Order: sequence, then structure tokens, then C-alpha cells
Amino acid sequence: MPELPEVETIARELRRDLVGRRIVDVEVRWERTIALPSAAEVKPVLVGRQIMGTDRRGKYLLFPLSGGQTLVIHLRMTGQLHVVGPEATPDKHTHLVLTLDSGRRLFFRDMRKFGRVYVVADVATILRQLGPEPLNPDLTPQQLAARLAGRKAPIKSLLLDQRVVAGIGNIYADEILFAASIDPRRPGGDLQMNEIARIHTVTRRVLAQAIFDHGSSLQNYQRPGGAKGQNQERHQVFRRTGKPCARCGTAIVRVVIGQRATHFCPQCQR
DNA sequence: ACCACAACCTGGCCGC
DNA sequence: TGCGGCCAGGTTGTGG
Repeated sequence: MPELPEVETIARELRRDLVGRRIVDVEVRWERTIALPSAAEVKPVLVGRQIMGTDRRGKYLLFPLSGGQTLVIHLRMTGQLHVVGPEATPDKHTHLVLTLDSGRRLFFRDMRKFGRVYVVADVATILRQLGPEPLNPDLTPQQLAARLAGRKAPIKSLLLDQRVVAGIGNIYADEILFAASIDPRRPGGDLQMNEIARIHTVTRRVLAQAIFDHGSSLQNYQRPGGAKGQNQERHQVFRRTGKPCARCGTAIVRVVIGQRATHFCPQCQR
């Protein structure tokens, strides 16, 4: 569910409640949520640690802790993080509860149980494979071109590949390719430099706008306070099958690329 | 390198 | 109401 803009929103909105707080208790309610270390070991690793920051890399949330370890959370499809008061009770989808020295608690909820929590000394063990951050101003169109060169996979699949660029998921891949007027089925290596430059530019614009809108709430995504994002109101193609393209009026088409639903305008994207 | 497919899970929706 | 089938914003692993 959450992609870069949603994860960025969550990191920002957790900052006020988490940074500087100390973890005083840990309750694991679904053991497989804890990927590293084991569910049995995670409590002693976390209790007593102070949360030093709330950061994001790709779709991963990073919480550096006093003592040098980092709490890493990937929300996958349906994960949510909520800071709640002492009176709140965890429901059946709440798989991890961290109690803070403020008396408030951090709930990790995840209906589909795909989300994972890690505590590691070196975040590189988890982030090593990730490609560059698309919003990093140091990422040039030439570097993006180099990562697409020679690739025969459809550009849609390459944008979803976290080793090529980090943080883009199915919603924003479709929206980026519409904004860039590129057919999602085109092999990445076939794209001209001016087309890659367009993708580079609109990726930054689309993601920055989505962060400004606090992400896209289609089904499960919620901000830590329970509010929804607003960016779904700007979607041009995603889940708009059969509806008119805002630019030319042609009906938006849905196809499957790399096992993923893909939406595009057959007139504007060639 | 790439594709297809399965797994991991639950819930919503649709048709019958 | 119930049941089966399909769908879902993500990632990883297997086999070809």
C-alpha cells in the first residue's frame, strides 16, 4: 500500500510524538511481524532505547535508536503506524505495541500481516539493494538513463524495481508514466534521452505533490493520526479504467504488465 | 536478464 | 445468507 509519499508522510507525522521518547515496553502480538532479530529477542533489544529520529529510505521507515541500533519497519500492503493514548486497546490487526516513556504507545497494525519489523546494527543489511532516492537532487537524468540502458523489461516494471529507483509503487508508476506521456509497455532500454529526462522531471513533480497531499488513500492507507491523504483526487489514470483521459478524452485502459494492474491513456502515452 | 507463478495474509466486492 | 472467485498500493523465492 504505502509508497514513497505515504511513507514520507508517516515519518514526518511520527516525528513529534516519537523523537526523544524512550521505549519502556514491547508487546509482540504476531510473531512473524518481527523479521530480525527473533520475536523472542526483540523486547530486550528495544526496551530502554531512546528514539533519535524518524527517517525514510525507499519505502522503509528508519528509527535510529540510542546505542547505535536502528528500528526498521516496512509496511508492505496494509501496514499502519498509530500513536495512541494509554486508554487505547489494540485490535486483532495490531501486531506490535511499543510503549513510550510519554505514556503513549505506538501501534503497528497490518490487516494482511505482510509488514515486517527489523532491528539491526547496520541498516545496509536491509537497504543495500535499493536504488537511488528519486527526490535526491544529486540524481541526474544521465544516471537514470544509465540504470535503464540495455534493459528489455517494460519501463513500468523497471520503475517498480526498487533496485532501479527506490520508493515508487504501482500508483505512482502509472501516474509518472502518464505525466511523462510514455507507454508503460516500452522497453526501458529503448527510451530516448529526452524521454528519460521527462520521466526524471515528472517523477520529482508527481512524488513531491503527493507528499504535499499527504499521500493517496485508496483503501487502507491512513496517516498516523488516522487522517487520509488527498493525492488520490489528483490521479489521472490509476484505477480510472474506462474514464476519459483528462488531457484528450480517450478512455483510460487497464492492462497487466509484470503481473501488475497498469492504467494508461492509449492516445497520450506512446 | 527476464518471465511466470506461488507465497505470504485478510477483507471487500461481485455474481450466482 | 452463503460460497466461490477475483481483486488489492509489496516483496521474495523458485524454476525455466
